[in-house]
Amino acid sequence: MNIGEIARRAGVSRSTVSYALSGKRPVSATTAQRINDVIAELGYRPNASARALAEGRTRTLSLVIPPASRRLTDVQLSFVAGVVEAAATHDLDVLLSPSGGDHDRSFERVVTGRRVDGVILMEILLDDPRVARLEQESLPFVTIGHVERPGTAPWVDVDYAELITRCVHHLADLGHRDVVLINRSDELVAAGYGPALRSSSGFLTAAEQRGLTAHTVCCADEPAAGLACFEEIRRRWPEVTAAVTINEAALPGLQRALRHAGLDVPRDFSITGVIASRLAEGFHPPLTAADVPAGDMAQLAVDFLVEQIANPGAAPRNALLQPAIALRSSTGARRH
Amino acid sequence: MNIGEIARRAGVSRSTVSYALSGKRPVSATTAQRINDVIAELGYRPNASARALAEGRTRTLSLVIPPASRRLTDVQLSFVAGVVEAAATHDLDVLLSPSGGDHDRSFERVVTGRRVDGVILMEILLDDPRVARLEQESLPFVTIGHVERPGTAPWVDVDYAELITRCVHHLADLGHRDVVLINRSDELVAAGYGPALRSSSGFLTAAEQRGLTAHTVCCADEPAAGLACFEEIRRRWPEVTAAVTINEAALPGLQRALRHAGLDVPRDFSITGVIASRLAEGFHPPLTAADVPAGDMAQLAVDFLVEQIANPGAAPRNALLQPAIALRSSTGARRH
DNA sequence: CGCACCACTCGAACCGGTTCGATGATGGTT
DNA sequence: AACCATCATCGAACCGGTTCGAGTGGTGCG
Repeated sequence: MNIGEIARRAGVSRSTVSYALSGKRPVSATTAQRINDVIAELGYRPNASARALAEGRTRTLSLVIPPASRRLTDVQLSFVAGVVEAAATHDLDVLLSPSGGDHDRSFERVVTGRRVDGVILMEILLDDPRVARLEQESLPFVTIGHVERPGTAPWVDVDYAELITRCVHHLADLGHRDVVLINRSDELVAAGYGPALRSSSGFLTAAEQRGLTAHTVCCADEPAAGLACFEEIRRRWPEVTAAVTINEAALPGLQRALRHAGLDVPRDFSITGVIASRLAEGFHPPLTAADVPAGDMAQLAVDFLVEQIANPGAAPRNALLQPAIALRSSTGARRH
Repeated sequence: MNIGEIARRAGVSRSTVSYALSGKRPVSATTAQRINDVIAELGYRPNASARALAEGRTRTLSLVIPPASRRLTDVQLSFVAGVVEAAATHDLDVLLSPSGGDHDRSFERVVTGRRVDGVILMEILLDDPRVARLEQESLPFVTIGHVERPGTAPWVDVDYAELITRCVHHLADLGHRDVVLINRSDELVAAGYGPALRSSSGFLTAAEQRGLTAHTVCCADEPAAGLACFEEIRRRWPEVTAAVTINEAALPGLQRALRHAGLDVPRDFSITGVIASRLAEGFHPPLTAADVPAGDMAQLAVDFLVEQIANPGAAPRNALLQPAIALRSSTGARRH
């Protein structure tokens, strides 16, 4: 069922059908009625490829995700869900493209074949090669997370440095003197993953400012690593009474390690950090933590991108979110 | 950079460039070289929409997921990841389309606009309206899960009835006499969600066969519900000594409830079921369970679909997987 | 009555590829 | 030298939409 067939049956030209559907030029009420009848009868819907070719836009966004093999964290998942949802409000479809590892074929295909109108990058590195690639291709894009020197593209991020700083002050206020940061994995830090680096520097700066003794450890994104990591902390720095973390995947292991060590939270040990609210509430006891507002961020990212696509000349917008720390039950005064 | 520009600079016709790229007709070595040079210099890649229009296929699959608002379970996520991965091996892109609730605009857009070559449906109901819709549109599709009366489409599924039956036998062999099935949510059962219904009937049949007293409960897909659900079980049927479950999302709550009740697994209580291996291993102690081989299923689903697209006349293939129960440490003999 | 204007419709060109039939050059046979 | 097969290439048509400029007929107004 193509537009020519509709036109023939309605006894009009193809262009008239097109105008009747788009409303870009007036069409008499009677012909419009006739066309609509035929369309309703035959169940016509314009061919997306043909329309994309003619209009020069695909009404599709690409969401670039980390390679599927590495399991996505809770926050990442919320981004994906949020982006799909937000795109739907603009009547846009979402193409899922893994990147990194040997999956860059998908990324290249999407970028270079004009397959999408814009790209959403997540898991951004401080100096990310994909950003350069997209700029070179002059394809609109937005990043969730921001590069070291943001340039032409809009971005949305959580202010990790600030939030971690607040966590440290919170712990200092409760009397803690020896604290540790449980960061994301070694590899991510080495690769220049922004949140990990910004958290680390924010943590150390704030601790120094409050005169605390501070340690940082990297921890792979899985429960087993969280367990091992906490045992190492107990061994190396037994005086530590509170931890700050941005590593969601390690939480179950951390919880097991605490129980194993016979430590009660928050009586014997305090925990806080930046964590998806879903996980923070699932912890036992519920975590006092800054929730990453993934849904809001996704919506903002899509909005910024749509804006940039509509008006490529405009100055790129950005947002650095500072969600409040939700006081739950995982932090308490240091015991003497 | 379009094919005409390449042709002009290489001093050949557009068709020659096309043949040089596709290899569908011979091109002399010298002109091929010239064309390749020009392409390398200008970085040309064919426009995906134009190609799709001309070829009549989009090299894209649609993956229909439950509405993004409902959080995806671990198994569902593994499907998504697996499908993306499997599609990449065929050089296909994946369009993510939420369906259900008020998100059916996306589904309709994709189905009816010839936006994709095929569709992968997950979270299939026993009598699913989307299946009828796709059959009517004669768009190739595959289902993960199978409808009551599979017809024209290939499918892949786990044999829930059989696996649950094996779980019951396993528990009966260990001496348990009173068992309970912790199913998925009320709503899913009411909607006619296959795995929930097949698990339930398999469970009851097997229990009767072995002379066990069997109860079943529905439980929403979240930790809090798991906790409440287990407390209800203890209250209503304190004699129950073992549970079978297919509800992954409830596991953390279940675990908390067990600890809260002072029950040791497997000494005081046994747990088994059908669970993603990732979660089964993350449980404490690791769960004896049938792992849903989500990656394999996704790969099979994509392969079947690709086959069906290439050869629409062929009989649809299908696979009913029966992964072995992995013996871990969550089941033990009933104590007297 | 004639003219300008408006509302509506049509045909043709275009988007950027693929594919088919035709054509010209080349070389080998008889 | 005439002929035919083969190979490489070209031009044109097509996929199914959108968009632009150019009619066409009817109306209001001077």
